[in-house]
Amino acid sequence: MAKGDYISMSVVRRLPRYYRFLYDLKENGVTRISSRELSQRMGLTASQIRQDLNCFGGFGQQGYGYMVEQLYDEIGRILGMDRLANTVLLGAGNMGRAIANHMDFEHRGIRLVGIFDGSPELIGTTVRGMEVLSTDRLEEVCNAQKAEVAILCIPKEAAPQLVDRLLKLGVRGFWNFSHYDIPTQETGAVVENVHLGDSLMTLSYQLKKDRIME
Amino acid sequence: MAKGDYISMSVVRRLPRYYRFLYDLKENGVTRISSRELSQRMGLTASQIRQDLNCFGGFGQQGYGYMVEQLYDEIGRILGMDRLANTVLLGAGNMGRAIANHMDFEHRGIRLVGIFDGSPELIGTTVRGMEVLSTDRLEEVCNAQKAEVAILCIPKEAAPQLVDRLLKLGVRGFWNFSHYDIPTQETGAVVENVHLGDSLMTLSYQLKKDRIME
DNA sequence: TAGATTGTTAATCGATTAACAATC
DNA sequence: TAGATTGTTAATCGATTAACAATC
Repeated sequence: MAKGDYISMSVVRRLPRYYRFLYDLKENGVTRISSRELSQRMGLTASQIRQDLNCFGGFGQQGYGYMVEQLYDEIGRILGMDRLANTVLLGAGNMGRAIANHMDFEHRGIRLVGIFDGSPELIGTTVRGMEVLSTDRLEEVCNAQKAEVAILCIPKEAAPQLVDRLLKLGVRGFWNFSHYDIPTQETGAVVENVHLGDSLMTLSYQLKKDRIME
Repeated sequence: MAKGDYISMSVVRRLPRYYRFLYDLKENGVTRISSRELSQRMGLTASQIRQDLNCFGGFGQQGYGYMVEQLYDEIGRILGMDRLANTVLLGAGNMGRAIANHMDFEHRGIRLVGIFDGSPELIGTTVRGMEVLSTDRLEEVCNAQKAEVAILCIPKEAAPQLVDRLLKLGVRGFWNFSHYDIPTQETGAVVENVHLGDSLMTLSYQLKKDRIME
């Protein structure tokens, strides 16, 4: 890293996308790219790319462009991909199991150390090679593994009590698929909400608008 | 609706959240709410709420506030919840099955009319009470059902060819869990991307920052 | 050197917040 | 009527785009 350290959330949310594009370029043997060419591939302005990349210390080369691999590594570091946060997954229903099986956690800075559920039918089953444990054992496992992050794939009603327990156990990051609003101000928790229903409604709005306008 | 019809995307993305809060208020028997009280519950400024709600014709009452149910209904209409878009789901792997089972489609403007997969092990299995069909039958079903929307829970590599077929079939909306960038400019398609990996990396960034700064 | 492309400053655009007159 | 709260305009803030001098 380097530079005047504050990076706005608008920029941060674009970083994973840069990271993906740079990965593909790297895979295709491209070693060097200009902001102009990247902008065309990504559908952004070259100006925005230069502005963004400059937040963490310009290491493009004037007259030349950016080194793909170097840039990829740097963005990975900025996003924290150079370490793994021990993480528990709460809820082994449809969504919890899908997330457990589907995500490439190790390349997203996450190490899964426990999967929990409250329902007797699910406890003892195996998901992604791990035994689903009773939520009764949350304290035991979080303490033993020093869990930092929790993924919440649980119903809204179950959330307040579990979040409270997790916060007491020192969990500071939440990847939240539930519709419960996790308090951040008082707790210092870092929360990333995934509201799939909201996303779908936004699509519906755009469809409707599209139908009316054109 | 009413008013000077253009609503910015920043506002639109807040509407589903208003919708959820208003639903809860309604459920709790609250009939009337002021922008100030709603702002406190939602963690926004009252000014922003008034500004947002005003985009589609002020029907609060000065000195009184907003009628919860009326506002709920209106936002629902704006989001297009008063109709259902016939929708096909492509990919019956972990994520596809979880989405099929987990989402409350009917309350998000979506009617699921077909689930497809390419792999012989999944074809013929039952998901959410529907038979998983071979993607060979995509044309047949989309035509018969006049599908408008497709949900993509497929690998990146499979996407270009399938998206192309869907566009030819008149599908205009895409809820995209794949990492394929669906072309919008040329096709007029409406796309809502869900990049779960990006979301997780953003969480990782915030955790890291949190660790450094405080 | 000449050409290309960055880093960075300035200009523009859009979104949020503040303020207050209108009015229920 | 007096008090409350909206609708709406103006002020501020932040993000994006444009421009260009620095430099590889």
